[in-house]
Amino acid sequence: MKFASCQACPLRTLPLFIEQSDTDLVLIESLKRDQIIMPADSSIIHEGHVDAPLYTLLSGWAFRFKTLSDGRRQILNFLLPGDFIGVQQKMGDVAAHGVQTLTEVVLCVFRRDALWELHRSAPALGFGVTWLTAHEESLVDDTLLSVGRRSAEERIATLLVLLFKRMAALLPDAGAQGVPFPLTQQHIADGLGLSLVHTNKTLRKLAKRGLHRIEDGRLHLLDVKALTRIADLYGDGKPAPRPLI
Amino acid sequence: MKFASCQACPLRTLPLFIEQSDTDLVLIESLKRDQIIMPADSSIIHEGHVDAPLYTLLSGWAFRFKTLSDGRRQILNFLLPGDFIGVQQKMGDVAAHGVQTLTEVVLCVFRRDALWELHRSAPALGFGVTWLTAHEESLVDDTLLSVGRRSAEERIATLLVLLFKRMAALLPDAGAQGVPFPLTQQHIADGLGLSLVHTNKTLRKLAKRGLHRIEDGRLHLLDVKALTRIADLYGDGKPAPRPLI
DNA sequence: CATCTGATGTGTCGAATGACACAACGTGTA
DNA sequence: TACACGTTGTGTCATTCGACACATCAGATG
Repeated sequence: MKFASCQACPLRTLPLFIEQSDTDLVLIESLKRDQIIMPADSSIIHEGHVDAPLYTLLSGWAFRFKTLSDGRRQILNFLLPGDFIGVQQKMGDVAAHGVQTLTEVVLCVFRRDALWELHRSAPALGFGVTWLTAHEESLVDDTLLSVGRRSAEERIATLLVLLFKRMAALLPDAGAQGVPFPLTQQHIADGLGLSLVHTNKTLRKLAKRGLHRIEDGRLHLLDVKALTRIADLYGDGKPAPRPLI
Repeated sequence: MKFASCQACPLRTLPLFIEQSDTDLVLIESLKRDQIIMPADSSIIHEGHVDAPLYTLLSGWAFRFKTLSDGRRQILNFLLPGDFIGVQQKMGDVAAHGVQTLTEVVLCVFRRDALWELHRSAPALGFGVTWLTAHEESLVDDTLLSVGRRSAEERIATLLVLLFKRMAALLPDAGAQGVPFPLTQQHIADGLGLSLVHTNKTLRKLAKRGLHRIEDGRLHLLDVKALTRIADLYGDGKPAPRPLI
């Protein structure tokens, strides 16, 4: 075997992920075609890519995006370890969006027909795929609410809180020392439908008020309560336990 | 039986929908709990609703939305006949968004656990649910691109073209006489992250240029090419054949 | 060491969009 | 009939955010 067994997957030990049966793990492993490392700022799937494979992000950050023909770019959502990549492309169809890395990443590569195979051979995993897809949609829903109806300040507060919580759920110390944060201000701008300049000014305003700090590629939330209030978020924000495929 | 058989479902005869095997149809029918009619402007699922059932929209229009606590509302996407409602809510969880009717609608009602039952008993239908979910996500992706990066004029052109094509695929004459269009300008504004006033002015500008006409609740595209160019859309826009559950 | 590039930080100005105010019209209803 | 209400239409002014210009800084590269 050219890659580590799925049973030994370091992600699976995290409490965030639901335990899978041994037979399901064996199936996943049989559909896994490769495991690859890609550098930061490289393209996993380019817009218009035909029959791209499926991936699971094992480590690192990436994002999905769409562009208009004059270059304007919208980031649709950010991908963290455990996220599944490529379900949106219908079989044999063209990718409607690109996927690009933010950091060096490790990817599990699956055959395109793994999607069908999962449903056919393991209903629980098929259900898991549906769950992950629906979950990702609800992340996009949240962003759409931000971009459509929140002010620049509210959008940024929302992004910081939500990304922080997602990332913290993947760390042993739950973000007590901040969480890794590889986004540039340009990524934040493209994720929130803002200009780079306005993003910079708004970030600085929040930082000057002592609400957050971004430093050495790490994000610290200094006043979660204030940020949560600005963002108009409710609920504990603990990400729900999720399948890992 | 208190409702018509799924085999007799009028939607299934449309070329837009993939044919299902008889055994799959029987399963769907066994999970169907009811068939109900709801009036226009009524709430199918309210934000915060716990354990809402699943629905398939048989006829009429609806939309998914989220609101902020001060009342600002963002419409996430519009629902047309054949759309599946309620996958985003995880089992036993609270609805993260509301669903409301635009017109009188007819709904198939399914038990909440139908989602799992479909995956367990009929992999093809489970796969269909994944497909529908991924497809809806890509609609939200499109809207997010619009709201984040298109001007007001471009957003409206995009919405008109995309909704027209979706609706036309459900009609025998493919929209030669226009398509039903029950949205008010307030709905358009809430779907595109614009104010009502600005929506009105932008719609009028496009109408005055002879690009479209909205009249008696029907939408006519008078210059699809111009609208498509403004929207920066590509592809034939023929909706892909899809499962119906 | 010189230079280049990408990222962040800031000021000024302009443009797109929002807010408010009000009119016109149709429809349902007291 | 009279009235209330929702929807569309339009003018004026205010605000947010975008565009442009430029500075600083760190890291890569020759």
